[in-house]
Amino acid sequence: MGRGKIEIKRIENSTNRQVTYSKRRGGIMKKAKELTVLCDAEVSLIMFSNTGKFSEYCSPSTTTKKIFDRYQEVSSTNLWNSHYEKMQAHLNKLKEDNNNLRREIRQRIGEDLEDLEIEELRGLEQNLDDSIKFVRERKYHVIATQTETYKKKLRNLHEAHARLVRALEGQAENGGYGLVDDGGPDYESALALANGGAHHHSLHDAGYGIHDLRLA
Amino acid sequence: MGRGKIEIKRIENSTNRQVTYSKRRGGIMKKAKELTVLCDAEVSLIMFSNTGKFSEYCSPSTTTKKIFDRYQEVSSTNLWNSHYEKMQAHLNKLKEDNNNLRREIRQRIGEDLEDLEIEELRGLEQNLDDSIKFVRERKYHVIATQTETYKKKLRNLHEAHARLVRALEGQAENGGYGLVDDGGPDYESALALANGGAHHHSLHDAGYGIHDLRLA
DNA sequence: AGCTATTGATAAAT
DNA sequence: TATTTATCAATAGCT
Repeated sequence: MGRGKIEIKRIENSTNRQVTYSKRRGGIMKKAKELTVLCDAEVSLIMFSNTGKFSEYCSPSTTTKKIFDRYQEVSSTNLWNSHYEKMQAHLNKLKEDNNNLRREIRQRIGEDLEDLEIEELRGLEQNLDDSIKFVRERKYHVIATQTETYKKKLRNLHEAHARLVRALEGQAENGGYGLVDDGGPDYESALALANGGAHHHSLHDAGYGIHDLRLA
Repeated sequence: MGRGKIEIKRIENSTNRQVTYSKRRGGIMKKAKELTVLCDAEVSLIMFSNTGKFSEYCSPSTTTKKIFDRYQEVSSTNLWNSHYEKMQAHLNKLKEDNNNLRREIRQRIGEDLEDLEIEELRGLEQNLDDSIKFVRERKYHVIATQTETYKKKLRNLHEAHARLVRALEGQAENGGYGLVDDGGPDYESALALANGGAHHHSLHDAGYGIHDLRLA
């Protein structure tokens, strides 16, 4: 069916192969549609070209998934099992990871230490010691930064205040009502912060209470 | 393509429909085979006649199952999901838990502190401080226990030694070769242990190097 | 299930 | 890539 008969064997010329694929893909799809309509059949047609291009046809009365379900009923090959197993394996791996992570946290919290050898205990102690140094360092850094910010704010406030006072003194018309400098709220909170206040925050509030460590 | 043109619509005559189905089924299968061979494609063709008769073609280079797998990869409609939505949800929850746990560990190690507020940092520091106390307590307990054990062993050894000496003195036949008490290896190791030796054990050796904290 | 007139599909050329 | 056209292939109606 063409300008010449062709042998049914792989078309070596890649361009030609692509062209033929396109044309015949259209043809077979048309055939599938016709079969569906003429004979009231259900058809699923899935094609991948050798370049990986994907096309499908599925009878409008159904879905590819339904066809798959019906397929496995008929062919008695269970298509889902391998997926199920993969998922199971993945699930189990995650669970194990999870348990290990929880155990590590529990040990870092000082629980579940019974099984540790003396060397492991020393390692853990040393590690916690190192960790706390990092946390302190960070804490001091944050405090220093925030303190700087508050200092700047304070300075600005004082300047604004001074300017205001000078302006009022310059006018001095309305009999001079006194402006009392009570330090301002910013000043107080800056001091509290720098002095390490807010120690009343519980671990739980701060998000470092022990997490729910029940096994998943 | 026949003795007369036909409209593409359901063939009402049941016999005729069956016959046409048979003929066209053969035709479309042939087309599928040819497409496979000519264009080096992968094709899956599944058909159910309106009487429920099942037929399939699948390129010999693959299997229907593989085509299904590829199909869902490409079409991004995960067909298995409907079967395993619960499992998927569980999986995702585990993944999230996992990430949270890893993050908590990283923070307990002193990493990933950038997002923490000052209160959280204080909480973490306090928590680490408490934890390290538990670990130290446990360490001292283990050391104490082991030291006790070694002491007992030593005592037993000394007694055995003394008995042996007395027995030898009692015999005193072979001119008396001296038994030198060098303290014994047990004694030395017990001392080392109680003094907190083995500080050369790296964290990694003790299993408290950071775990693989990449996201699962 | 075969046959064959006819329509349909498509290989090669554009 | 789309169209054209000469040819081959599929098949509708019949037996």
